[in-house]
Order: sequence, then C-alpha cells, then structure tokens
Amino acid sequence: MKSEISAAVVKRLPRYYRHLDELIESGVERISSGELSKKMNITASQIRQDLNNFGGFGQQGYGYNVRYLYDEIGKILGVDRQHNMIIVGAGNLGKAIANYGNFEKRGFVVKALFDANEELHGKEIRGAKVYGLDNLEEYVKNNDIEIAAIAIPKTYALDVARRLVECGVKAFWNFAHTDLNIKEDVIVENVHLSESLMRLSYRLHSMEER
Amino acid sequence: MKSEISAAVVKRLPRYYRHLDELIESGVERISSGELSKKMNITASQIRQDLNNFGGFGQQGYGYNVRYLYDEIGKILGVDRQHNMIIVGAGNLGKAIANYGNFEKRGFVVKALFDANEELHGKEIRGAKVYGLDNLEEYVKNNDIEIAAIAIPKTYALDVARRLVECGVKAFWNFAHTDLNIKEDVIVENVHLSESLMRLSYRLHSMEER
DNA sequence: AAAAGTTTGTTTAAAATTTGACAATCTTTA
DNA sequence: TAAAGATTGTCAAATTTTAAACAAACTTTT
Repeated sequence: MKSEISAAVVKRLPRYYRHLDELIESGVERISSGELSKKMNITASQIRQDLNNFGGFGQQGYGYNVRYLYDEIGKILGVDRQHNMIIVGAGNLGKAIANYGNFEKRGFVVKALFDANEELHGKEIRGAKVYGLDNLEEYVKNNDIEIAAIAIPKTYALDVARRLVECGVKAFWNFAHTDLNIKEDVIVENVHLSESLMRLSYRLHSMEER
Repeated sequence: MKSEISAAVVKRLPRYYRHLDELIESGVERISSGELSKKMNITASQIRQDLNNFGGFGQQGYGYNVRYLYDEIGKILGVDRQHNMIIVGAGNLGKAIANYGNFEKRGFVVKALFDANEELHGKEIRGAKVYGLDNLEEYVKNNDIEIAAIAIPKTYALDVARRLVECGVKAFWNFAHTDLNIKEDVIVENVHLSESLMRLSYRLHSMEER
C-alpha cells in the first residue's frame, strides 16, 4: 500500500507538516483545503488528493482538524518515533548538523560523530562524542543506529557507506557530492548543496534573459 | 526561450555537470548517451531530450565530447561567471557554508557575513568579515551582491529578506524553515534540511512495512 | 570508397501528475 | 428540524513528464 505513494506526494508531506505546525502555533483549530491552498500556494484539489492517499482525514462541511491532521502526518512521516543517528565527518558541516537542536524535537537523535582527524577525538558536541573511524563498526552495532549522515569528502563517502551498510545502517543522509549507489534496499536522501546553488544560478540568469 | 525549460530538467542539469566533471577527471574524452545513462541511472532518451532543450551538443555515431558538454552546461548554469554572495546568520550553518571552499570554484564568492550577535562582529571566516545587521543595506548596495544565503531563525528570515530585496538582491538561498514569499521576480532556492530528514524517515518506515 | 555499425535529434506513444468538476455529506442557520 | 451553505472525497479531463522508436547522419571497418 504505502509503497505505492508517489515521490511527488512524499516530497510535499513535510511541507504540509510545517504549515500545520505554524497553524497550531497561531491557535487555528480547523482549516479547509481552500484556506490551506492559499497559505501554501498550491491548489486545493492537490491538497485533498495528497491527503487521501493516506485516508480520509477531513469532514465535509467542516474541513480538517489541524491538530489531528498534524499528528496523522507526523505518524506517516515517522516523526512520532525516535531515530538514532550518527554523523560521519565532524568538519564544519558535520558540526553544524550536530549543533542544530531542532532535529531532536522530531525524534532524530545524534548519538555520536566520527572523524579521521585525531585532534577532534573525545570532544563533545551537544552531548555527542567524536570518535575515530576505527570505532565505527563497533559503535553502530552496539547503539541501534538507523541513520548515518555523511559529511565527508566524496572520495571516502562510498567506502564508509558500504562499511555502515554491513553493520545494518539502512538509511543515509548524504551531503557528499557523489551518488551513493549501494543496494536497492538502502535509502539515500541527498542534500547536494552545490547543486542547489547551481539551480539558483540558472534561474538567476534565465530571469535576466527574458 | 529559456524560460520554457521545465523545472524537472533544471533540477537534473547540475547532476549532469557533476558526472561530466568526474568523467573529465577520469580522462574520458567522449561519451554516448547510452554510456552516460548507465553511469547516472537514468534513461538515454531522457539525457538526449534534456540536452536538446539547449541545443545539439552531440554528433551522430560519435556521442558527446565530454569537455565541450561540460563547458556548455556550465554556461547554461551560469557557473562561468562570478556571483557575489553574502550570508545572513553566522551561526553553525552560516559558518559551515562560509568555510566550504568548493563554492568559490564555481564562481560563488562569499563577500561577508551578517549576524545579530555582537561578539562575532569583526571576525573573519575564509577572508569574509562578519558585520552587524545594521550594516546590511549599505554593504549590499556598495558591493554588488546578487545572492543572499539566509541562515537565521525563521522568525527573522522574511524581514531580512524584504530588506535585502529593497537593496537589489534578486536571489535567496534559503535555509530558514519558512517560505520566503516576497515578489514574483525574486528567486528563492530552498534548502529545508528538516524536510529532507523527514522524507528520509518516511522512506525508512515505508520500507519496513513491506 | 563502400558497407556496416553507432548514435544523435526528434517524433510519437505511454505513464504520471495536476487540475477541474460534482455528488455525497456534514455543519450551520433559521 | 428543515433548509441553506460549505467542503470533502473521488472521478474524469488536461497537462506534464518520461520512455520508446526510428530516420538521418556521422564514424569505423574492410
């Protein structure tokens, strides 16, 4: 069932979640697809169809209960559970991710960092220790790690990822500038910052040329 | 003309660019859409159609000249020119972006950072000084700034962005967890890390349930 | 230099996504 | 409690995106 949900829909889900969060903070208790469509700049039809992939969360003549919908989407996204995470690479980016506390609110807990640089070993970032890469396998096996953020140069990324797959890591949050083609059942969510910046650049120039 | 290129195509362009870069590094001089399709895990048909949006870069019976194609896509993306950039927010993320040298290779030059925290004022990160937010308008007007990276809490993001639009900034690289709805002709490229992580989480759970 | 083999650019078909429309059903009003 | 109004869930149409197919044109081989 769930596996039939299209990537296009999945991509929009977190955005619904964020907007519903804002509505809760504003004290809004109910909302119609029409109102939400104005706030989010998408069509009401799309909202209704997206949500219906997972079940009928609304009610005719009333709309959607904001809190209920928020919780349901949270469950769908899996942010109602805890996910243990490690960060490979304690450079600027790795540190930035580790320091960002908001992920923890959504259940993503950074348990440890790993780095080749010996000077960093033993240091702590928001309660998470930095270890050497030798300790990788042992730590992952003993600490129920589901997710690994990859924040190291592309040259090492695939090697490390393969090692992690061997000890049971099923999902990668990949910041390295390379595709992590491993196995079919390993999940890779890419955050390619330089690609994002190039898209920005493209749009900047295509604007000028009109 | 250019404005008719679909978002789906633009999204793939930087990936082509990266793979061509890898090919150059490996000393490969020519490549067919068929070979590239294997390397990139997309269909050859899509590659040919994508590239043809911008002109005929290949030759029948030969394929594509890697270096030439790389340079042409570079021009299309606008990475053959320099883009001056500022970073608003010199926290962990702002610093990480500023410290990452690879953007500069593609013509994106971080000229300065801005932060509310007075302790940071005057410090330098890779040659870029940190200023107070009072100096924002003056600096942007005098230094030909095209792009602003927004790495501050969502509460302040829209205010700062509006101020920057007033002084001529046309493009935002937005890391704040909010939509920057400003004007039609202002470009916003979002990097919503928490949304990315939630998509990862969704896929992790939808896997388990199969 | 002719024949065989490649591979592009482009056309056409298929698949996926988005939008529009409306009956069914709930809420609110009188 | 009945009528009016609102809004969902869903079906059908339109649009967009992807994939397949193939003639045209180049390269390589003989």
